[in-house]
Amino acid sequence: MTFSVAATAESIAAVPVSIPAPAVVSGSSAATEKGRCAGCSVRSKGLCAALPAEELPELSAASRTINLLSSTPVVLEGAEADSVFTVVSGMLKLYKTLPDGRQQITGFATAGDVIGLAVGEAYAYTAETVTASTVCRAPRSALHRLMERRPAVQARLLAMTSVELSAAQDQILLLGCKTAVERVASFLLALSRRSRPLPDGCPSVFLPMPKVDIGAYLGLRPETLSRVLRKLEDAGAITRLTNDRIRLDDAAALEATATLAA
Amino acid sequence: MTFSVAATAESIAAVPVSIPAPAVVSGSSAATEKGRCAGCSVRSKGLCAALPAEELPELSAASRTINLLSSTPVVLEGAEADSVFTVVSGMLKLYKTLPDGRQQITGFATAGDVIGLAVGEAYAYTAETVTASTVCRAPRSALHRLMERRPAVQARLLAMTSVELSAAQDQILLLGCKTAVERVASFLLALSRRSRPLPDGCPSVFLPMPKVDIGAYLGLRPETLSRVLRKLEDAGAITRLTNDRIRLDDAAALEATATLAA
DNA sequence: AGGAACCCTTGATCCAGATCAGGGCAGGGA
DNA sequence: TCCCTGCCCTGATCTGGATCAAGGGTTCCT
Repeated sequence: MTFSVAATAESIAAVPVSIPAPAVVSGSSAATEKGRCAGCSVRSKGLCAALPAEELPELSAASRTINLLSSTPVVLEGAEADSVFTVVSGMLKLYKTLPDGRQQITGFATAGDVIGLAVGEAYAYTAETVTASTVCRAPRSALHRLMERRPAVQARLLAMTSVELSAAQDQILLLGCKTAVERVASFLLALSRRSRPLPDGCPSVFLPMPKVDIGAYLGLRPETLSRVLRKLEDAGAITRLTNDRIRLDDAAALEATATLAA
Repeated sequence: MTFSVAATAESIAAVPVSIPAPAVVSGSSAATEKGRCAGCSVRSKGLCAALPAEELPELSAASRTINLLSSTPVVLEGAEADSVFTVVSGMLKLYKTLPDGRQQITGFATAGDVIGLAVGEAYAYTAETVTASTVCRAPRSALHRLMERRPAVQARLLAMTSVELSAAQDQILLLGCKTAVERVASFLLALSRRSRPLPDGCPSVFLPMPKVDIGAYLGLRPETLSRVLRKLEDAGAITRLTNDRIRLDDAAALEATATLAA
C-alpha cells in the first residue's frame, strides 16, 4: 500500500541484483505452483497476509514475478489499469505529472506495498523503480474474484487503503502548512520510524532515491533540500554518513523542528 | 466520504435552518423506527446506498440524527473515535492542526459524505460545520457489525475510501506543484463539476465557507485568494455574483490556467 | 586512462506569495 | 438608529524558497 514514507528497503543494498534484460519474468516456471507464493518473502505482508494457505496455488498460477532494473516504469498514469502489483523487494516512486512536465511524487513503495489499484479504468499515477526491484503482477480480475470469495481480503485492502489515505492527509498537511526545514525533519523522522537503528543505537534512514526525487516528494527543489540538510547537519541534528544514509543524532531536536503533529 | 471538493451543498441555502439549541438530537422519537432511514434524503448516497431495505430498522435504531448550527465541531482530532457520521445536509470542513495553530483543511464534506472513519483509536482530523448542518451519528461498532454481515457495505466503504484517496493525491499534486492561479482555477472547476449550471447555461459554484477556509484548503492566504479571484475576474474568466457564488464565464480559459491534469 | 553523464553542493539573485496595514461593507445587538 | 464585529478587499513591503550559475565527485563506458 505505498506507505508514503517507508524504508524497509534496507534489503536492497544487501542483495545486489544483476539482471541481463530490462525485465525478467519468472512465472510458474522453475518454482512449483504452490511453492512460489508459499515461500515468498512478502507472504506475511500486504494483501497476501490476508490469504489463507489454500488460496496459494491459484494465486501462484495467476501471478507472475518480475525483476526490474532501476528507472523502469511499472504502471503509467492514464493507461488501462488491468493489473495490480505487489512489491517484493526494492523501491518504487509513484508520481503524477502535469501537462508541462512538472512532477509530484505522491509516495514511495517498498516490500509488501500494493501498486496499481485504480478507482476507474485508468491508473491514477505512474510507478517507476528507483532501485532494481522485484514486483509480483496479478490481473485485476483475479483480485476482484479473490475479494468476492474472501471478505478478509477485502477487509485487508480496506485497511491498507485507509492507512494510505491517512498518510496522504499527513502529506497534505506537510505540503500546505510546513516550511522547508519542517518538511525535511518530518520526512526523516517518518522514515526512521520504519527502519532499524544503527548498532550504536542512533536511528538512521536509507535514501536510495536521488535528491531530486525526495524534493519532488516534499514539494522542494533539490537545491533547497541540500541546503536544509546542511543546516540540520551544522546544527548537530543529523550526520550524512554516505550519500544515501543519514544518521539522526538528535531525534528530539528534529521532532521539535518538525513542529510535531505529523 | 468527504469528497475533497463537492458542492451539492446548494440545498443549504434553500433550506433555511432555524434551531434553538446548538445541537438538537432527533432519534427514534417522532419518526417510526423504520421510517426514519427509509425516508432519509441520503438513503441512496454514501454508505447507505449499499444497505438492503431489511437493514433499515436496525440502522434506524442504532443511529441518531443531529442538527447543528454553523461553526460547531463534530469530531476532534485526537479524540477517541467511537462514532461515525453521515452528512445529511449542510457542509463541514475537515482539518488538521499543527501545535502552533496552523491549520490545513483537507476537505469539505457535503450530503452523503461519511465523517469520522479512523484507522486507529483516534480521529485523524477535526470536522466542524461551515453552515448549519444535519448529520447522522452511528456507533463505530454498529458499522463494524454491519460490514461483517454485509460484504456489500464493506465494498462500498472501500470504493468510497479509494475515491477519497485519489482526491487526496490530486490535492497533493495541487499543493506540491501548482501556482496560486492554477490552484484556484482547479478548485473552481472541481466544484463546478459537482453543481448544476445556472439557467443561462454557465456553470457556477456555491462557496458558503469563508475565504480564509478556501485559502486553508488550497494552501493560500486569504489575501492571495482575493487577488487571484480579482485577476480571474479582470480576465473575464469568472464573475463574482455574490460573496458566496461565482459564475464561470470561460471554463475553457480556466481549464487552460489550471494546467489541466486535475 | 580518458571522458561523458549524472548527481550533489554551494553561491548569487529573483520573485510569488506571505505579511503588515488600512479601509469598506453587511449583519446583529442594544 | 448607531455601533460593533466579522469578513472581504486592496496596497505596500518583506522573505522563503525558486531559479540561475558553476564547480566537484562518482560511476560507467570507451
